[in-house]
Amino acid sequence: MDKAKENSTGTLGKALEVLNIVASSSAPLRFTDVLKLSDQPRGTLHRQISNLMEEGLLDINRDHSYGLGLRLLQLASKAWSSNQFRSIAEPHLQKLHEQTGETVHLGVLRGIEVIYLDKVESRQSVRMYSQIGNTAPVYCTGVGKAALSALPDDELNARIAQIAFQRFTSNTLPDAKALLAEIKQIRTEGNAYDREEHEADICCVAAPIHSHNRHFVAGISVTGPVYRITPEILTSWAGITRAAATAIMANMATQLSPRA
Amino acid sequence: MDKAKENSTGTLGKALEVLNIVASSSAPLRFTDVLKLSDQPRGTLHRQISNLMEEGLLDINRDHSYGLGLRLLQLASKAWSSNQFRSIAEPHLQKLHEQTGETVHLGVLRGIEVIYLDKVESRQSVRMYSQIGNTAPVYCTGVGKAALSALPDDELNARIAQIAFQRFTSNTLPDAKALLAEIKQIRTEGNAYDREEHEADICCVAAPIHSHNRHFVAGISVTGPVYRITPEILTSWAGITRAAATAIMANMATQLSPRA
DNA sequence: GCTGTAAGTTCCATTATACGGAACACAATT
DNA sequence: AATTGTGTTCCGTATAATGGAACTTACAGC
Repeated sequence: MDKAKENSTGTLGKALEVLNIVASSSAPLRFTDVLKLSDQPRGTLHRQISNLMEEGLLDINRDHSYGLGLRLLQLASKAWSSNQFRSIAEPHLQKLHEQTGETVHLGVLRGIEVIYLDKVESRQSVRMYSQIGNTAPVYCTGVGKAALSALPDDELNARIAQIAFQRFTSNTLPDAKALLAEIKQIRTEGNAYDREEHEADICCVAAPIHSHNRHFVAGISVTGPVYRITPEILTSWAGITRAAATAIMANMATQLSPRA
Repeated sequence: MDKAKENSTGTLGKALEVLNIVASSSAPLRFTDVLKLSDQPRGTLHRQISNLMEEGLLDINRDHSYGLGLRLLQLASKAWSSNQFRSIAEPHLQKLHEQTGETVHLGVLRGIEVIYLDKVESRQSVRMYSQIGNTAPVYCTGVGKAALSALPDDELNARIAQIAFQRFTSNTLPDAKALLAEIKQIRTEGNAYDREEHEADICCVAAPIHSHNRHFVAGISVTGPVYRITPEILTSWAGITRAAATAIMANMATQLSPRA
């Protein structure tokens, strides 16, 4: 009764399942590889893949391995540029970056993952696609923990129950108990921290953002390398990070509420 | 018999149709707006939208308008970073940028549109998502015309027949005849140009890229403002742009051909 | 070369799934 | 309170997805 939840939205869900299989794999997959990873009969899978290719969501390489299609880029480009929340937050990210000189991230919570929606950094030498659209586990990122802290308790517990904790560094929170304790602290302090919990040498301060009813939760963070950002500096940014988050929420209220 | 082509891949196609409607519209659409734009009954559309939302491909805003979902960013992020062609081309784009000091674009042809896959520019102040994943008409961009020129004649004619020519500037090619004439020239010269045909004050040199069998065609371009790039400078870059394209094709042959 | 095995593709009767009309809620507007 | 417009649910029907099996390639070993 626990794991019987077949969360596939009919045909569409099946199709996305295939996309996910291709997306998740690091090594290129050929037809039979996908077949083994999916639990579908050959004929069925073949048709699904055909459809996905015809729609441009999947591409086939010369070596018969599959890759995600360019149509996704096209759609994502529009998804990003027309995203209301992102455009509201943008100037505040910019300001926060000017105040700190470090990289600023905007991420939203989806399930038990954080999707990075935007990023501002001084030297934009790193490719943006390598960050924007990227996902990271909730429990070991500042943005993730900040977002979690804004959830109502029942939602919070439901989400945490789904997490499979995994150690990335020696500082990674090991289990639900540790995470819950930290959430509690975040709620009283107003800020979340990531102290080398996901990547070594990287730390950040974050603050939660949420909609009226808390169905939508997100977070904003200032990130940098530990050699440059001492714990004191990090905590000194707590206030302005919270302020930025608050400002964003204020703008959301005025710009989204009554009508378009 | 011409327009009777129902190009909807079953259920998936219908779902993407809805996504497209939302993506194409500049103004936010509410349920009824989408209903009017699609030719589906209310109940059906409602279920489709529900499914799309459940899968994270569509989001609903507070004002009941729809927007593309964040799941698309997640998928596109992976599509981009794992794209073989892009990663092969990347160092060559970089080099071409260093040689010219101007913005370098990589775009692939999909149908009668160009999808921009990558971009290198000195000051990356402009947001990358605003370009990467963006689409532009084939007939008024350097990359587009270059890519077209690499197609076999029958394919070329088929594609051109689908184009609805539209004037963006006074230099925009007005019709198929003008386009075909220029394709001919591109084939002999080896380079395509965009001389303020899409946007005023913007010009570029481009060169075609294609796979062995020309099923896959793309283009590379160097772009800049006319006040800085004189026609002489532009033509002086023709050679190195072609060279970059050639180098990319050579790498494709060695890195993609025999096996993974 | 030929044979055998695996990979990839097509076909078609069955059945599950998407369809869509109509009835039902819920706002706003008068 | 009545009315119009907008969004949601239901359920018998018809369509479209299913998946087993047969059919091609491609590629190995002999």
